[in-house]
Amino acid sequence: MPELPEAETIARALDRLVCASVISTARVMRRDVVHGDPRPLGRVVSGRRIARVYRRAKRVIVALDPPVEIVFHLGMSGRLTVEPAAAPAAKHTHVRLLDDGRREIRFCDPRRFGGVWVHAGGARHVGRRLGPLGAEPLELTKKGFAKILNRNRQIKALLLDQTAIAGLGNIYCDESLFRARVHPLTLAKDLRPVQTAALLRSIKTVLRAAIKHRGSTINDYRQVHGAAGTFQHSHRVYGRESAPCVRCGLKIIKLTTAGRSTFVCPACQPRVTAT
DNA sequence: CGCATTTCCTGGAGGC
DNA sequence: TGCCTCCAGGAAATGC
Repeated sequence: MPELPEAETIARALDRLVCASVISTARVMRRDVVHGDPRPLGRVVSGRRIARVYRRAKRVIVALDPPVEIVFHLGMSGRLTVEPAAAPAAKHTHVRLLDDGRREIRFCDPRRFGGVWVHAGGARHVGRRLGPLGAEPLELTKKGFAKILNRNRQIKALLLDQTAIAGLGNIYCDESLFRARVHPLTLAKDLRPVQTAALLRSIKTVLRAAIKHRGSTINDYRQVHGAAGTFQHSHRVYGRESAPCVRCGLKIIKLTTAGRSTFVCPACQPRVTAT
């Protein structure tokens, strides 16, 4: 379940590892995970230098020079790793980019909720055919956040909506809502200004802490060298059904909203209704 | 249109 | 051990 912190961790590590190397060939083992430019991937990327690797929302973007962008969406089980080209590839490895150092950037995604989008022509095309993306949560202002929240929709569903705010997934929504003491089913427009401010602060605090811990590993997520993240040890509500709330000791409950498991402390996160 | 719900996919867990 | 069902979730598709 790579969300913003996991994508950021991978992008930073990839940038350090492969920046300035030149892609010699690409191999696509499953064609249906590659989208965008219809030409064979090898033909599009061969001979181009990796200019930088960065993140937008939950996506990891490899920018080449001359300009081509390879956008990786990790979905839920996607991994991006750097391995010696001679090392055996894991099952479900769909795309392999060989560089001039005989290393491979490998995209592996058993559940195939992720994918690769190839855009010749550079950054201005990123996002096209990927759907419109909302604001980066770490760059949001209080005012901008309040504007996004002025809707008649459950706050958690809104936070998960990538066209509203781009980068939060199930884990960091629950963690942020808990820290801000906001019930996930509260209608966004019913949040009081102090709650809106607290929620934005919580979102930023949680995301920054998770990046510092190299992401949360529940099942599939791994860093580029294969190691797990460590932020899962700092989760306060996510995955803690029936365990005592770290703040009040009452049992954490699990409910379902927006088709997602949602963990909440019924005492610390009271529901708010319009006055 | 806006919002809620279903669907896609595989591996791991748990029941028996 | 083996077979079955269920569950995880990002985001597109579908329903209302």
